[in-house]
Amino acid sequence: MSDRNEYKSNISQQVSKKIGSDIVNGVYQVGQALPTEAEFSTEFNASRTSVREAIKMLSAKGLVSSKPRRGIRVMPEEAWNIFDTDILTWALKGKPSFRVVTEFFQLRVAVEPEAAGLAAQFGLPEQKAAIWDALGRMRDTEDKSEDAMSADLDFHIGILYATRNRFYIHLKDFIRSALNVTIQHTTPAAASYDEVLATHERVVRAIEAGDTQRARMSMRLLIEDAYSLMKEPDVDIEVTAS
Amino acid sequence: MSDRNEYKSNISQQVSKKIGSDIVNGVYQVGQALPTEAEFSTEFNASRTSVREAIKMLSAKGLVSSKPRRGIRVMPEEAWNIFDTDILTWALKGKPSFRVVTEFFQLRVAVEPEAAGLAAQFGLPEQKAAIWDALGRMRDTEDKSEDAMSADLDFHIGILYATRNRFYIHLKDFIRSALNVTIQHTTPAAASYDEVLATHERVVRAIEAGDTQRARMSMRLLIEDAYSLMKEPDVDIEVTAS
DNA sequence: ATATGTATTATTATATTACTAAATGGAGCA
DNA sequence: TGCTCCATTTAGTAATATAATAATACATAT
Repeated sequence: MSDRNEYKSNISQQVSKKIGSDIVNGVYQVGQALPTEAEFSTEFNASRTSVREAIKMLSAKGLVSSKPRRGIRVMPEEAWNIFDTDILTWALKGKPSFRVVTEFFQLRVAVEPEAAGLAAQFGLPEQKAAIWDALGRMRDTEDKSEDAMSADLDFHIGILYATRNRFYIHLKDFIRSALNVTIQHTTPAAASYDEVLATHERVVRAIEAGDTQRARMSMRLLIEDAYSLMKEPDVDIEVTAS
Repeated sequence: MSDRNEYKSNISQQVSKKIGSDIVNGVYQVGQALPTEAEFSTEFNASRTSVREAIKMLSAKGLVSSKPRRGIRVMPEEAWNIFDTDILTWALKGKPSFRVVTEFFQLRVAVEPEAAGLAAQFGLPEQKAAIWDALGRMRDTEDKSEDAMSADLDFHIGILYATRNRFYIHLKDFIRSALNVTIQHTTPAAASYDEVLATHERVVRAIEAGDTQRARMSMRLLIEDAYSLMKEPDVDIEVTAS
């Protein structure tokens, strides 16, 4: 402490982010007592108050609980607010297991087809246009490029917005993480990009036409296709965090 | 301050809960500047530090952001971590609009049928038994009673657990809120309870049999039935919070 | 004159320190 | 076994200093 030459803004957020990602990425075991407030304080050379604020933020996300004499403990995973924007982001730092990828797909296959159906029913013209636009940008970019990835994301998120249902819209962070995770597990050039584009186009066409049923079906196919391209868990070495 | 005769544990959590529910229930408008730290401090007669911790918790949930000179502001709804356990609970205090009820159903109809399908595929015997048990308790209770409600909830949550997918499991808070909200909008005795029980039984049977397809279908019917019993938005007076 | 850029200032959150109180787990003892 | 006491660690308060920001006033240039 007392190294006050430069101002570091939002110390509590920085600390929260650091500890939070460590927890999410398994650096600390569930149930384990973390370092005490005082220890964190010296580790990050921040005041204890800042550390406390950081811990409060993590407890608001269900990651930790703290009690006198018991210390700060990692909560069981079930208590984590797993759809929290930050938690989903932090989780991207680690390499996901095949199990996690499967879990993502299992939820996507529930949510996204229905989202496409709702988009077909309730989507506003400009929202549908945004989906078309994203598809256009997918066409204009190289497969597996940064831009293609971003356009793909916009495509899926655009559909969520077109549902005009706030729960679906909020799942955009989930979808973002799902796509990121997927990328890391797809064998390069597993499918022809043209095929992928065609599949996506079928979805937009159905939405455009207001055909709920077809929108659902084509989206379901899209996702099942993507899942089938996943790397099998060849060995899938579970990198256990030391 | 200085009223230290009795100890109130977890002040920051209490304050956070109070301000949080006010925000969620529309007492403070989005974008509006809340009272300052100092003002909250006197309002709740807590120290400014405690208030700060409370605010940090709310900002961790995406409800507020705070900056020097700008004060504490309510974030746009889109930023709220709407699947957060606390936010969902706090939201139950207010009377939901028909729109919200619809939004709940639109997501339920995506998630729960797929969940039933996964439960049929992957559910462990004891997990399936728990679902049966919940159904049994539904049978033993009066329609619309407290216990029936609780058994119904256990039924749906039991299915989530049987998916053995952590994302689905975490949606239990969402489902809990959805069911609560639904109750408030169903006309009493709209359908025969026997019919409801039969619909539920069809779902468990399919899960028990490991019949993915039938599990999905029967759950979809269950939810669509429930939705059809909703009160039409007769007038649906939007009670604007004063 | 109007627009644009630059200080000044007041306000409000941010951060630190030091101290007190309460809760808890465990050790020691009857 | 159950009770008491103790040490530890979080919970809470208070006082103070610092940094970020919005608004205002002022100056400059076009």
